[in-house]
Amino acid sequence: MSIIFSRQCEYALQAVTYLARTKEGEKTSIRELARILRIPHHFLAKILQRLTRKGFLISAKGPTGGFALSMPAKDITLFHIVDAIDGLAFANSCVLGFQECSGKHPCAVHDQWGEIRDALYGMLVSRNVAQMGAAMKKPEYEAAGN
Amino acid sequence: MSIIFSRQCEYALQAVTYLARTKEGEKTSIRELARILRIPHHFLAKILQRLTRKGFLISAKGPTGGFALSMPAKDITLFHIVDAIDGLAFANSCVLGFQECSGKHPCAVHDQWGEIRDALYGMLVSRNVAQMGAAMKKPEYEAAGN
DNA sequence: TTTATATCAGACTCTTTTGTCTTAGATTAA
DNA sequence: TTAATCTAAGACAAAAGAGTCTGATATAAA
Repeated sequence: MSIIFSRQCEYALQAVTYLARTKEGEKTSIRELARILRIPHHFLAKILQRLTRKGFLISAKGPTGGFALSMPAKDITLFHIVDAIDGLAFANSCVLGFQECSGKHPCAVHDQWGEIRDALYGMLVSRNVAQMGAAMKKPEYEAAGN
Repeated sequence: MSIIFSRQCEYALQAVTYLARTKEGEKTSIRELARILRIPHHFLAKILQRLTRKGFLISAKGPTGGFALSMPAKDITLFHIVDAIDGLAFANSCVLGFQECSGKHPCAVHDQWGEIRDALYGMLVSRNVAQMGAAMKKPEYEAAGN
C-alpha cells in the first residue's frame, strides 16, 4: 500500500536513486534495473520514458543502450521526481477531505497538518538524488539488494 | 485526489464530525448526512455500517431511525476512525517504498520521515471528534455548508 | 394492519492504477 | 548485411477503489 506517493512515483525514486550510483557516462538497461529493484519490466519502462521526456534522464537504443541521469545527481531533488510523476496535489488539499477547508475556513487540524506538510515539502526539496544513492551504498544494502 | 487517507476514510471523518454536532440521543439519517456532506448515499451507508460494527456508532431502523455516536464525542479520536477504516499501514512503511528500509537499513529520508510520521500520529491521537465538530460550527462553515 | 421510512446486504458498474503483451524501430557488433 | 539487444509505444488485462442499484428486513406511526 502506498502512503503518500503512488507506486509509480516510488519506483521512479528508486530507479533514479540507483542510477545516481552508477559511474559517469555509464548506461543501465531497463532489464537490469527491473531485476535489481524488483519492478515489473514494462511498467518501469514507461516510468523511465516519462522521466526522460521530462528531461531528467537520457536514453540510448540498441545494445549497450539504456538510461542514465541527464545531469549531476546532486542537482535532482526528490521534489523534482515527485512533481514529475505525481504532481503537487498533496501540498494544497485538506488532509481530511473537507472541500471548504482553507485559511479562512480551517478544519480542526488545518494548522497542524500545515506544519506536517511543510516538513514533508522541506524533506523533498532538501534531499537530492546523490544523497539518496550514497545512503543506499551502505554495506548492509549491498547484501540486501540484488 | 486523496493524500494520505482513502476517500472512504475522509468521508468517515466528515460524517463522524457532523454527528458530534448533534444533540445527545438524536439520530441522523443517511439521507440527511449524504445530502449535507455531499457524499453518495449508498457509499456512505457502507461506511457508517462499518463504523457501527466497529462500535463507534449505533444505528436504528425504521422511521425516526438513523445513526448516532455510541459514546461521548470527546472519547473518539481521529486515530480511532483512521484505524477502523484505513488501518495503520502509514505508520510502518518506508515513504519511498524501499522494502529493505528499516532502522537497521535506513533510506536517505528515513529519519526525517520518521519525525513527520510521528507528528502525523500525534495529530490523530490528540484530536477528538468533539473538537472537530466545534471547529466546524464556526459561522463561516454554516454559510459554506448546507 | 397497513404504509412510509429507515437500515442492511450483496451484486453490479465505472474509473483509476498497476501490470502484461506484442510489435515496431533504432543501434551496435559480428 | 544480419543478428542480437535495446528503447519506444500502444493495446490489453487484472486489481483495487469508488460509486450505483435493487431487494430484503425492521420499525414507528397513522
